[in-house]
Amino acid sequence: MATIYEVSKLAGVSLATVSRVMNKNARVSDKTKKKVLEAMDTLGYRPNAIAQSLASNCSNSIGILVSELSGAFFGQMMSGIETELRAAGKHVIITTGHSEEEKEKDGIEFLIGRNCDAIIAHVEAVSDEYLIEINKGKVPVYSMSRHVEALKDKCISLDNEAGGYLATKTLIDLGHTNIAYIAGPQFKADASNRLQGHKRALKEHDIEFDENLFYIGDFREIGGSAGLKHFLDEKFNFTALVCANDEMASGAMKYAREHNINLPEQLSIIGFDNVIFANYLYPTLTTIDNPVDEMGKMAAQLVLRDVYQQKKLEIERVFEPTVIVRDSVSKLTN
Amino acid sequence: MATIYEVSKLAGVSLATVSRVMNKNARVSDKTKKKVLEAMDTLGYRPNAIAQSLASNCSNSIGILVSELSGAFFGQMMSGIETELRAAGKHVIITTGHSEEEKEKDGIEFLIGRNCDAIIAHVEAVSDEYLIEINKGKVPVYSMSRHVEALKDKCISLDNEAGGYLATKTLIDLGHTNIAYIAGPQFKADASNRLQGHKRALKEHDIEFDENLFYIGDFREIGGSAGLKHFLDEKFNFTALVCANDEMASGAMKYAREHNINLPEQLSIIGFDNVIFANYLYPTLTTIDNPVDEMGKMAAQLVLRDVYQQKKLEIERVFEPTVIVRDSVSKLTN
DNA sequence: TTGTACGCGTTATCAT
DNA sequence: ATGATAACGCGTACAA
Repeated sequence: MATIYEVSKLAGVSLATVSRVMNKNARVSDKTKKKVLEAMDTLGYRPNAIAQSLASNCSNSIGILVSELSGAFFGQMMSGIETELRAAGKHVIITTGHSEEEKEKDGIEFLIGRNCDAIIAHVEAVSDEYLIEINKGKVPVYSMSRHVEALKDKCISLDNEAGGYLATKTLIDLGHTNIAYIAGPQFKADASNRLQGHKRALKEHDIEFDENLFYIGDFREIGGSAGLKHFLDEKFNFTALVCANDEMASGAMKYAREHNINLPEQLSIIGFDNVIFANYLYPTLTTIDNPVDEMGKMAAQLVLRDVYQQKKLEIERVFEPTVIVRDSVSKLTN
Repeated sequence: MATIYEVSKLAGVSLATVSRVMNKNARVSDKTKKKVLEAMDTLGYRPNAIAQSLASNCSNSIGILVSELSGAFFGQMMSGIETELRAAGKHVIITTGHSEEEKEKDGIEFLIGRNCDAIIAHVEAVSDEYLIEINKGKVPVYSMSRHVEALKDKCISLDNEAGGYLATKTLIDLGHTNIAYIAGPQFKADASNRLQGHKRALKEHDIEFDENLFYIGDFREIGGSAGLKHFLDEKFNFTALVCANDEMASGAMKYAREHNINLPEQLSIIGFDNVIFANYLYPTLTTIDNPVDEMGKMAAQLVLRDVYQQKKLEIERVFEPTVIVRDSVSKLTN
C-alpha cells in the first residue's frame, strides 16, 4: 500500500502538503493540488484510517450497542443509524448487550476501548446512574428508546407512556372494558412506561386495573402465547388484549387460532411497534407505530452535529406514537 | 487516559516490558510482571487499540457486508457472526450493499479502508470475477451464501440447488403437478440456484416447466403478493406454490386470504429460509430450513482459524437444507 | 503557499 | 529477562 510519503515524493512536495489536500481545510495552490491528486491516482493511494485516527485522535467510528442483532425492531434501528452515518463517511461498530447488565457494560467498554468517537446505545439493564457516570468520560454515550432526564440532550426516545395509553384507549373507545395486558420485562424502561400508559387509560375511564388480567412476557412470540394461555386457562373474562410489542401479539394470535378463537370477533388484539411483519399477520395487526428507523436516523444526526460539528438540523428528541388501524381489533358487540 | 509510558514509569520498567506483559507471548519474570500489573491497575490503564493496530498492522476488526441491516435473514446471520467473533475479542464493522453493484463495491472498499483484517460479505450484485480479484489484495474476503468455485476455501454456503429441489419435490410427493414458482431476482446466485433445483425436480418427474407458472419477485412480501396476483389474474391452473423465500411466501399467503383462498386446501404454499416468523404465520409455513446463524458462526470460525491462527476446528463449508413441515402444505385431493 | 519536525501510543528489532 | 530505539502512517504547530 502506497503511503503519504510515496505520494509526496512522486508529486515533488512535502508530506504536509499531501495531508493538506486530503483534509480540504487548508489552502493549497491549484497547481500543486493537481500534482498531488495525480500522484495519488497513479499510486492508487488510500489513506490509512488507523494512522489518521492515531494522529488526529478521532476514529470516525461510532459504536452501536443493541440488545440483539436479529429482530425487526433492532434491524430497523440499526438501518436508520447506519444509512445516515455512512453517508457522512463514518462507520459503525456494532455489538450486543443481550439485555444483561454485565454484557451491556462490557459492550460499552468494548466500544470505548475501540476509540469510538461516540456510542449510540439501546440499553435496558444498566442503571441510569451508570449511564450518567459513563457520560462523564471522554466518549459521549447516547441513549436510544430510553429517556434519562439528566441526559436528555443525549436521548432519542418514543413517548412510550403515551403509546401505552393510546393502545388501551383505542380499545376502550371501541367499547371494551375487560382488557388483558401482556407486558414486557419490567426492568426495561420502555416496557414499564407502556404499562403506565395502559394504567392511565384505564383510570381515566374508571376501569380498575385487574391483576388477573396482567401477565409479564418476554417481548418475544413465546411470551405472547404463554400470556394468552395463562388468561384462558384461568378462564378470566376479557374481550380485548394489549400486547406490549408486536412479537408477543403475533404469539398470542397464533395461540388464539390454535384454540379456535375468532379474531377479532371474539378477541381484539393490539400490538406495539409496527414492525414490518405486522401487516402480514392474520388478521393484520392493529398496532402503535414506533418509528425506530426515523429515531435511528435522528440519533445519527445528533452525533453528527454534536461530535463532528456537522449540519445544524433541528433535532427531534421525543417522538410521538400513533395508532395504525388494521384488522385485529373490532368493536365490542353484545 | 494513561499510556503505556506512564505505566512503565510507575512500574520502573521499560516500555517494552509493559508491552510484553500485555501480549502474553514473551517471557517476563513473575516479579516484574506483578509490578506492571499493579501499575496498570492503579492507573486504570487501557491499551489504545488504534495505536496497537498501527504498530502491529492488525486491527482485530472484521468487516461484515450485508444487503440490509433489517430482515430476519440478515439478523440471524449477523448474530451468528458477531457472537462468535466477540467471544474471541474481535469486533465487527458492519455496512450494507443494498444488492447494488456500486454500493457493494463501495462497502467492501470502505471496509478495506478501515483496515479490517478480513471481510465477511453477503454480496449479490458484484461478479465472481470481482470477488476473485479483490481477494488477490491484502485482506481476504469471505463469501456468505454464495459459492464461487475458485474461492471455495472462502465460501460458506447453503446448497441452494438442493433446497430448491427439496421444496418442489415435497409438493410433488403430495400429488401436486401444477406448481407455480415465485423466484427471487435472478442476478442473485441463491435465487438462481433455487430455481435450478425446482426445475430439476420437475424434470425428474416428467413435469414440464411452465413459463406461465413462473414469476420473478423481489424477495420481499410485496413480491409474493404480486406474484400470486399475477397467477390468479391470468387464471392459470395450479394447486401449489413455491416461494423462493419466506417473506414472499408471507406476502402470497396474505394475498390468498384477502381473496378467500383456503390455505392449504385450495393452495399449498412452501417457503424457503425458515426465518423466525415462519412459525407464526397462518397457517404456519412449511419451508426449507436455512441455518444462517450456524453459517454465520462457521464463517467466523473460518476467519478465526485462517486469519488469526486460532483453533483448528473442522470447518463445514456447504450446508445441506432440510424441510420443515408445518401447515401450509397439504396433499392434493381430487 | 509550502516545508520541517515532532507527536500520537504501540509493537518489534535489536542489543545487553 | 530486560532496555533502547526505530518503525507504523499521518496531522499539525511552527517556521520559512
